Amino acid sequence: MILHVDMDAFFASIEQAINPRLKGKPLIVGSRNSKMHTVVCAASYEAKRVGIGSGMSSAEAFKICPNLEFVAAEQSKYIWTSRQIFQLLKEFGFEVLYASIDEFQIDIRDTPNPKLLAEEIREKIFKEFNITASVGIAKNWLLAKLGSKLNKPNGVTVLTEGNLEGVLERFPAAKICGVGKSTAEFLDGLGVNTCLDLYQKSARFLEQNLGKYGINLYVSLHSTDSFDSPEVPEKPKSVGHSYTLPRAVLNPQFIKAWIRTLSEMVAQRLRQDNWESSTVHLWLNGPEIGNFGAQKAFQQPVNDGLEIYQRCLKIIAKLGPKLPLVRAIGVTCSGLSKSSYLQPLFKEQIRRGELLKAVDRINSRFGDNSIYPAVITLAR
DNA sequence: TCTGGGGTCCTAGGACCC
DNA sequence: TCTGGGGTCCTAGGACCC
Repeated sequence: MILHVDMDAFFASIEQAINPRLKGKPLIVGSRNSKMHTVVCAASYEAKRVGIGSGMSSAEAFKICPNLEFVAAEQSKYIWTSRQIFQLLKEFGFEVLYASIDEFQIDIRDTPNPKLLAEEIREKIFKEFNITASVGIAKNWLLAKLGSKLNKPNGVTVLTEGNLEGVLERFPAAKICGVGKSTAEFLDGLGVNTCLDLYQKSARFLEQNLGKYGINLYVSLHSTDSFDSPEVPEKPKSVGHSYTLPRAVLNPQFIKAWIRTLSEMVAQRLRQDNWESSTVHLWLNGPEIGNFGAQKAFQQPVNDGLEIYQRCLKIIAKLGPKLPLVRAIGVTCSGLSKSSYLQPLFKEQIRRGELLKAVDRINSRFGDNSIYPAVITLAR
């Protein structure tokens, strides 16, 4: 059996636990600090009750509920809490998997009373952090995760051989993790509407209609292996940052300054964990070009913001000599490897490496952006 | 005033090598 | 002169998740 823990309105609940004034009030956590120009990252249950949900634009949320409380997301708080919860769960003595910032999976074997265990876990989390969690229990991680969503907030769902089909029948297939909008529409056309319909389809049917994804889906739905779950990635595949401007902009100096800024942010994170990257992806969005994304692989892996920026400029050259109107910009690095400890050959490279180390030290001691390349001040 | 930002996995076509 | 087949890497883009 797998026990899946899913925190209720995680970010919003943490903010309410920290600040009692926010308790019992409709609250949204925005992904950035401009009340009207962001989207809902998390909504408290008081806000959810009036129809506000994650992904909604904050402007829309305020239209529904003008006296909404607003807090800008502060990732470090949530990461810290998440780690504490992970430690707490390990104390129960089972193998625990970190599934995402607000989800955990526990291999509870053949624990005689899983429901009781679920209550103990929820109680302990509440006692320690003053926030609630919902739990799903089933024979595999996908069904357990589904279960955790069926009785939210602050609930437990146990899916057994006895009640499984009866429960699956009551929910649309899109409830299942991995079945998004387009897959759900496609399945609808095949007469597969409920979770039960999907559950009862053969591996062959799913493969024929959904390809490789169909096989994975079948295996995940029916498996009884302990953790047949997405393995915890031991290393990231990519590191990126993006930024949406308040409005579309034509000024090339400004756009380039933002590309440089994002390149520096990515590079700093790469250096922090000793990665370097061989492939740079640049993404631009604008009214004329829609989404333009291009990537390029290079021989030499790097983690210097200036170098990443210069590689971005090579990619941008594909768009011709003039830059288009730009609304959003993204820089992502992939093809990650541990940076080598070989001493560079040229004096210039050694000096550059020393410079970056010094910059990183200053920023970690005095705070991010204590020191940065002057050119990025043009991005304002 | 009007939709963020961080990711993963998969597919399919082209280039290139043996 | 015409023709197979296997494999890898790169690139663009779609779908999905939190």
